[in-house]
Amino acid sequence: MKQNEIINAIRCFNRYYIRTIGLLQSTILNSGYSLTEAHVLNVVHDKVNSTATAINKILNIDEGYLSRVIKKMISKELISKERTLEDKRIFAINITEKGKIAYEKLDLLSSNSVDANINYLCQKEKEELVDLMTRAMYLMKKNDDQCF
Amino acid sequence: MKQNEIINAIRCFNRYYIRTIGLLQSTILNSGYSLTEAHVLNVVHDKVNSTATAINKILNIDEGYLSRVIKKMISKELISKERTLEDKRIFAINITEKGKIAYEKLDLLSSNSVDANINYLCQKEKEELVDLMTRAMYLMKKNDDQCF
DNA sequence: AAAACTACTTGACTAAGGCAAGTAATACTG
DNA sequence: CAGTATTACTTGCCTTAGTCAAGTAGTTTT
Repeated sequence: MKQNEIINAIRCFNRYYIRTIGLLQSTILNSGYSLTEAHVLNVVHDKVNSTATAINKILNIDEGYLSRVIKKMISKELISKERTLEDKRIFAINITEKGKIAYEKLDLLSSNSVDANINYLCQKEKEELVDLMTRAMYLMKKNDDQCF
Repeated sequence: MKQNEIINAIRCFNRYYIRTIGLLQSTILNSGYSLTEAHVLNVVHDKVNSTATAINKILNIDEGYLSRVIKKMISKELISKERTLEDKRIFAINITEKGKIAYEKLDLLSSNSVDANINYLCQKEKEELVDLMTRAMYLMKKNDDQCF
């Protein structure tokens, strides 16, 4: 298989995926949260004492914008921010109780959405799809930085 | 495998993919085009005499917004629009010569980006990744509407 | 001929995102 | 240990993306 064939196949997947997963919209599942906010909430939910820099390593967005997103999410009381004692440049970011509720709500919406959209597949196909994605992700994760 | 395990695995892939592919930014590869514009250009490039409705079936965006994107792209002379004779509500949309050049430029940027980001994989792994994606896409495409 | 539907447009917004400059704390270096 | 560089985050200023609802104009349907 030639390099350009490989690249084209990957790009074909990218295009398809972006379109079907609804990434050309900026709000997610009519939840009232933007795609970016949902991802920040996810990251903060998964890790205690996260930081803006750590979040950005995962999300790869403009740091100025992230700063504002964080500020907005604090004003919505979804997350909290506290200066660390060890290094006063750094703020530890954590999810609040209200944030956890929002997370659960989004989590449910998202699960239902995926659920509805794979119900045309039989059990065996669903499991195959999961295997394909898991393996693809594994390959992509071999790279430290970004993929694609 | 339980349904919730399946859903979680798929959502895990979704999150990872969105973040690594850089979909939390709104411009694509510093090209001067938005992600949406690039997709419209792609669709129009691939099909002669497309229509706004047909484009929207593929991209799933707000139709008012699409109308404006089309208008903007016409003003940039990337595409053209002409009322059809058979049905005067419908406009046939086509790519212009200038649009083809823009397409090629984006195409190259995108290919280079993918190229750079899979170079840590060996040939065998690259081919495996392509196979995984192709098969996953096939499964997803069994659904007529959207997936996920 | 009226009602319903399809294809597309417009107005009026809100908010997303980008770029560059700026502050403050910490780490490095001669 | 003073001076410089770097890290972590913030702010200002702006452009564009994207949403929602109402509106126009053709085309079917009944």
